[in-house]
Amino acid sequence: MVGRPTLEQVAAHAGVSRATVSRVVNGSPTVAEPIRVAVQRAIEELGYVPNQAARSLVTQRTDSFALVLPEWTARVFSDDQLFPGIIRGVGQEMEAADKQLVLMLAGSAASHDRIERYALARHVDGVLIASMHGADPLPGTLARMGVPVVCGGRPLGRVRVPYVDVDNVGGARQAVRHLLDTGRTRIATIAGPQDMVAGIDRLNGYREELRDSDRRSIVAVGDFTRDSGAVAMRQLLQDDPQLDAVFAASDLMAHGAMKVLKEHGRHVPDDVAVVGFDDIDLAKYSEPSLTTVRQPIDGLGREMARQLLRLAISETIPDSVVLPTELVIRASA
Amino acid sequence: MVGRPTLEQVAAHAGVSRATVSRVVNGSPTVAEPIRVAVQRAIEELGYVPNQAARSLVTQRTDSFALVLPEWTARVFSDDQLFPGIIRGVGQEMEAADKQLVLMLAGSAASHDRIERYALARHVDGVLIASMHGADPLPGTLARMGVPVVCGGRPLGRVRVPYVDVDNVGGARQAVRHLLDTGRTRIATIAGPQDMVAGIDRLNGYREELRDSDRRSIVAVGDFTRDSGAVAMRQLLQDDPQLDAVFAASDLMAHGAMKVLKEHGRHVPDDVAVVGFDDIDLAKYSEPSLTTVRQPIDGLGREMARQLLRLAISETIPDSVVLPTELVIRASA
DNA sequence: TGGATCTGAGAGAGCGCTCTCCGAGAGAGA
DNA sequence: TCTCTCTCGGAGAGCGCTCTCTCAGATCCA
Repeated sequence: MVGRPTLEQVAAHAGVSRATVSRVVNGSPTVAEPIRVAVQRAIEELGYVPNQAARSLVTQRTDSFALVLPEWTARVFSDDQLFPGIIRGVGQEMEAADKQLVLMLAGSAASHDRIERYALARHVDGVLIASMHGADPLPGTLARMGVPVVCGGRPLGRVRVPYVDVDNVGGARQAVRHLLDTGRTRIATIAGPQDMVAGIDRLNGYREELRDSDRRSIVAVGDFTRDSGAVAMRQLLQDDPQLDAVFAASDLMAHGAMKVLKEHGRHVPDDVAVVGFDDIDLAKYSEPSLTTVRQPIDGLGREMARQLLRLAISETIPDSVVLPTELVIRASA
Repeated sequence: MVGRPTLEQVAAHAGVSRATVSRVVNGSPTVAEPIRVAVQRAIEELGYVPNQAARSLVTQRTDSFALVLPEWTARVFSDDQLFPGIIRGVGQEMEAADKQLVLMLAGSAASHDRIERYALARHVDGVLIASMHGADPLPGTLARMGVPVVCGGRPLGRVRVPYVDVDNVGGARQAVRHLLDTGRTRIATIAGPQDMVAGIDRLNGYREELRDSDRRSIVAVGDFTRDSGAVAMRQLLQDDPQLDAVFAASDLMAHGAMKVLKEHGRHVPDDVAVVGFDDIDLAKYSEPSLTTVRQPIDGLGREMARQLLRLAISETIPDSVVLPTELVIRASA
């Protein structure tokens, strides 16, 4: 269809002025009932839908928000359900507020620039940035240009951008504490990538809890993927064949680790206890089922969206919101 | 920042007219080099970014496309990697074409209407619809209104909307053929939901191949999830305790089924061979590793995007594109 | 009954951009 | 030197909408 009807045409059809149609469309209360009905009918008959571009040109709003996922190679599309969970949480909240969600995948080199231009072109009313690597300059840049920004995961570096995060340190401490409480003495960890805050904080939690009880830390670093968990586990077994527990910073790494432990003839949990982090579906289905730290991943997305929506209407929001994590005890530890 | 610079201001700053700045921004060749450079500098100095709303108001294009995922409860956010794969494929292609991807989650009741309005408001230049349930009216409606639409997965019903799909029938036939070739005689299937084309076609493939070799079909229906696979497997064991092979229409269902088989003391593959469909990461990591039908899920997304981009510039595209599937033989069959 | 008050609809000015003319000036041919 | 063509920048008209003004007519009180 070429000629979609305009306000003008609806007005002509209903025998009123453009302004009146606009009032009806935007639900202004100062329109007399009979006229409102007539306009409504004209809109229906012509199948009129307001042109968003024209509208946002004058209102300076677009009613849509971007969600930036700055990596997509390693994690976004593995089966750890992290990003899908965030997308779902954000999506729910946006839908409830009748806003649109624009997903932006920042994988390639040029994409930072692309995203910046996109936001500055007033394509969206605000930006959510999830799970950054290192001290990403993007949130700071956007915030400085006056674009409402909320981060998922505490941003590294000294940018002051509001963020929502889960309690990674606390979750890791709970996991290690559980291992200590159940009599484990040589507790290793498979840490996440050390350029991501989730990786850093979970390792910190592990270290803090061990230090508090005077144990030695045994560390290998992975990148949250199953394969990296397997590699790290092999290394740990070499470093300390006597280890009797492993805290993995992701369920996927725990899964990879358990496979390696099995290959090396170690029984889980009798010989080696394993605790993961995330509580993805797989945790229930792995053999043995996985004790893990549950993080409210949908909740993270929802909270990010809620904060951003408030920020976009110039409300004051807290610098940070930290959501609690919870240890789920199953068979592996 | 409140006052973002406009074309007008850049023009004033560079000492030229609005039209000239517009020419430079849009790369028109009829601008003399020195003027181009001067304008470029002014743009840089002022940090000018063209306002998208104003631009699309006149060009009638937005350079963004919507990807509609019409379900999000069961599949979108389980760990079957299907939707992430599509998102990634579409995203890559869109990024290469310098277009934006708008993700729309159609879960709630009102969302069909919302999506329709969104597309008709010319918010996007075209719409991709992935994995519909039943005979969804959405693609037909949009297409009728002149919105370029491409479906992922053959649409049910008699709408004539171009689509891209994988060869579900062929894949299922390959799987069953492999089971027959390896001497299995009582081959059951755990079918997918029968209101989705992937569920229907995979069951059809199974039936066709069995019929061609005069075997009886043994069917239970799941919904592609792990839990439903487990339930279906229990039912199949009750229906026919002698079965020696199972073709599951998704890897997740195969995973659930294998767990149940183990619980019932059946060894995979010695007692019962299992073949899945999808080839998700988990297939390599399950115990035993899963023989499955690989579908080019990224390729599906990419192809959908490619077709839509062509359609949006009024090129003629084929009614359908079907991508090949391939049997990957591992330990479970 | 006259004027003050209120209600509700129309007129019109943009929002920031693109794009079609148009015309000024330069270069070229006679 | 004069005109004809050609190049390149400017003027200006919208794109479809919102929103402030403004004013006509209804309502009300003295």
